[in-house]
Amino acid sequence: MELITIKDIAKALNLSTSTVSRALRGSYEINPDTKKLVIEYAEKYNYRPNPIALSLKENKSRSIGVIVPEIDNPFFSQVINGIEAISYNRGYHVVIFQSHESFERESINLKHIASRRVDGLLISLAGETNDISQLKELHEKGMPIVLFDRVSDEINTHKVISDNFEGAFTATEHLIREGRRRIAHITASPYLSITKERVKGYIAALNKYEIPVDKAMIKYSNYSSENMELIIDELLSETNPPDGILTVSDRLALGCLATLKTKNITIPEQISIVGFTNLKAASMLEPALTTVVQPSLQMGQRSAELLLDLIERKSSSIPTTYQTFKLYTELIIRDSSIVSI
Amino acid sequence: MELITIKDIAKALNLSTSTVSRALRGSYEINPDTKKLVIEYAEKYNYRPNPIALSLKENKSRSIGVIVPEIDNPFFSQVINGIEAISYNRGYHVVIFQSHESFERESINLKHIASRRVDGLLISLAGETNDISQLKELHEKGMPIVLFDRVSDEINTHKVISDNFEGAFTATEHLIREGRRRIAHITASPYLSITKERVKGYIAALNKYEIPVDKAMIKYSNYSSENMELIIDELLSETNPPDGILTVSDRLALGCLATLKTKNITIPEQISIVGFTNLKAASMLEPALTTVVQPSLQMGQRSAELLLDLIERKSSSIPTTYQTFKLYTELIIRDSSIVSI
DNA sequence: TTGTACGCGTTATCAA
DNA sequence: TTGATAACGCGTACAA
Repeated sequence: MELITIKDIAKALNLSTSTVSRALRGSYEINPDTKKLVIEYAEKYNYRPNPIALSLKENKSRSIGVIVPEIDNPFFSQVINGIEAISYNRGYHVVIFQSHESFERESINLKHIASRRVDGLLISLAGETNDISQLKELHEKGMPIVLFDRVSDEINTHKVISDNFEGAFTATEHLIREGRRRIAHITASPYLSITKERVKGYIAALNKYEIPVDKAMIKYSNYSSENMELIIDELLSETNPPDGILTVSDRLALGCLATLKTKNITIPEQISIVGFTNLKAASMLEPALTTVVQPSLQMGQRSAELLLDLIERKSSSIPTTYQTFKLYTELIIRDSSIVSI
Repeated sequence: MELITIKDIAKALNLSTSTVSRALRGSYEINPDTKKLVIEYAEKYNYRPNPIALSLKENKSRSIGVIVPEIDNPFFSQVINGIEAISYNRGYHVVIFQSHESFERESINLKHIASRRVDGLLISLAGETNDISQLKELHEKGMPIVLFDRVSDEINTHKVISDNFEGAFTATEHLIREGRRRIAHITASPYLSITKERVKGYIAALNKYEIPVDKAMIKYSNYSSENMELIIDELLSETNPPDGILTVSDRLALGCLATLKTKNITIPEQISIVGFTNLKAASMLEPALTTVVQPSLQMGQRSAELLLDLIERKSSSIPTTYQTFKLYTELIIRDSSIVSI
């Protein structure tokens, strides 16, 4: 990559580097002829300013870091899609990090990011993460941060989430209106904000219809099929087994469906399922899977916009009031033969 | 992000920046006491070397660029997962770009990358791309490049692909052994290497069983459902409609299944389908979908390893022989009640 | 209108 | 053992 520098141009044209710089930068005080000369030479030899030199000079990289639990997860890859779209339009690069749901790995990623190189950070917390002091510290040191989806009350910055309470409430209510009375809830790590909100929504719906809440019906699962099998076995061996299940995330919903199929449980006759998911294709294939679709693309777009605003506002030091933006989920009922709300 | 610099340490400790640098870097000629002093101060104030300054100095960024058609595509997000895993372990950052299957967008991304800031490039070509002169130019200027999945004969560098010929051959053969004789092939952009190889494999399988090849049975599709509907209509309105379909990619396979369902075509009774896919969860749900699973994670890992080797070898200027690495696909037959091979 | 000098943070070279 | 200086590429304040 032997690229030409401003110095090369200056030497070739017998000018000073500053004159070349001015000519390229379109500054005012410059002889039109000189300017033309420089620009033509630059074009001819395909001059590109070295972004790293600029970064060093301006102390900003025009790139943002994104930490997600897993890239290879339809929800997050859609979010990243949205982030990339906005960032691209505003001239920023996107640097990807994965926490793999691990607190330690997230912590290492934060350390990398702390040594700057990115102008801001978008993060969705790992399932293991129970302590966000490192993130707070980074924020207090001045790093613009926006949290999305899996957020924390303990940090005061912009947050973009979907309405998990409402989503879980509506989904549970849908099951109840279908006639289900014994509804299980299989969800993710109990540390996560999304989990807490969804459990609240689930319980609120049960309360509304005066259905007793049974803790044994609430299961926290990781994404392994062994764990799902264990959970399903536990649920089915209850004296009073469930007739409906509310799952969250593509993996849990699909894993649950697949496990039930291997056990020859018919859906929705024996058990009805609602899942939070973004795998529209998959839900097309499985008519029994009513889904709560999350606004993943918008979440990425909104988060990126907010972060870039923060980054660019920072220089003009306008004080910012942090807000939490809640995006709406959408309940899509696949099997209209059963019920509709 | 007011981080401490080497200069700050020097000032605070009444030393020169070079001494501090040496102490931190663990160089030899240094007084143990001074060294200890510096290191302790650095730790206390959480000193981190500025990676951008290092990049400028060493003229390398320790980051690699990745251009994919769409992040939000299970195949590519899995590839990126593999890339990220390897890069992380070897101390490189991953910067993501999307071409959205557009030649123009790919071209703009290449321009960004050409102005260095990344030490190497991993790319899977856009569906529209028919001219890779820009990529070749970049490569000739010294940028280490590895192509994966959607490659081109016109450029001489490492390539990592899956065995698309074999995959399509085996899949087609599977349909033939199931008793299908009129097999359609719905595939992606005709420009793509993967498309060409798959069509070859499909034709080779038909030839082996002396089944005539009918061009009307080969359809090039984009990912829109309108286009899929059109194609299915065309196929079904043939005097001799297909009794089997070979699709490629998750979207085409799922789109095809969904469209057939809306037309009340039963699967596999009326039409049997084989799809290249990575949506294992989705294929779990649809027993009729026999799939050719592509080694996406390995593809990402292998590509990243090769690229990083190229980057690090470059400095020692060992001549490199470029190779094409072919990874094996795996045929997974979901509906064992029909046939097995 | 153009050139000189400096600084961004770091390391390597050379002198002390 | 340590310090001063140059260099990476760029932009800009200041001098000419």
